[in-house]
Amino acid sequence: MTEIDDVDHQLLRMLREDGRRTFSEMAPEVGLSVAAVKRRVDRLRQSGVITGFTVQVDHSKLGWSIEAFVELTYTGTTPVGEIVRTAYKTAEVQAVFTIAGAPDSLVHVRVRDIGHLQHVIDGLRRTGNVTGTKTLMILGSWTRN
Amino acid sequence: MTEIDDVDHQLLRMLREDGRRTFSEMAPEVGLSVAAVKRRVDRLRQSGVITGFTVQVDHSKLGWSIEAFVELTYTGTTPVGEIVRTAYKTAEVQAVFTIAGAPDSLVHVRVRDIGHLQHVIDGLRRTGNVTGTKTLMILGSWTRN
DNA sequence: TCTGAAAGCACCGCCCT
DNA sequence: AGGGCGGTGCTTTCAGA
Repeated sequence: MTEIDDVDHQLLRMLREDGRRTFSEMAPEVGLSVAAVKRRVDRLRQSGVITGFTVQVDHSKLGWSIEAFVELTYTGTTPVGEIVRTAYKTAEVQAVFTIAGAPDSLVHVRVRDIGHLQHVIDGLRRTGNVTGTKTLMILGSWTRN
Repeated sequence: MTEIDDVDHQLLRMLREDGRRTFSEMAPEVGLSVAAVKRRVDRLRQSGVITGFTVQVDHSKLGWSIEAFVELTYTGTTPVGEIVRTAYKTAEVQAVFTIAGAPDSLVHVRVRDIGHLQHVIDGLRRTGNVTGTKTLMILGSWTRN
């Protein structure tokens, strides 16, 4: 576990709000020089606390307006790696969570319409040794910054 | 729904991999000038396809090593806004999904240890008119870039 | 570890095609 | 819509405290 001080937390919070915020903009806010801020952010990347930067996309604006979680249960012999591998080959799968207990995994999917969802679920059913699925249709979502 | 061409998709893919990639770095890859790339990204922000940029953090490196989904069910009279509001006031809540059917919502939480998880779940139980919870402990996860 | 300065680059607005 | 230029600001490195 990496030790982080208050200034680092401030920097992380600012970068969570806007990952393209400049060092020269953040420097006066944390009361350090631009070079010091850069050194800290570089260090956070080096130590693996910051794993990267990314863009946030509104997929509904691109026509992918339906989201769902699919709970999957497998036969007892199915290895975890297999579960993830079969799921992420599917382009519509956004994330895969392996779970302790029942269900065995939770798959976040994003699709264009209901027919498309049906197709993706059918695909998930066919892969691995799926013994059951339950689909949770997402009506709305909120994510912390 | 916004119309997007292949170059825009390329730009989005590159920015998903690294949200701080520069226009001058992307321009030769898509075969356009720097100015043209900037105009396209500006247009994607303007049209709402790009909602922002953010940093990706490895929370386990900071000691928040346990993740779980909590399925919540409410009394029939609980409005959706109430569900989300009570959940996101809790700092440990990363995301809230409102669901069609049962359960009524799915809450993604991140905590330091099991005792902490217990505390957060107790808090969720107390808020609103929760009639039941089910906790899915996350063993591993994979997210598409 | 921080600051400050200098050199290199990217960004951004403007004009032109 | 894309290309190119010039001014401005940011980034990056290095010396010094």
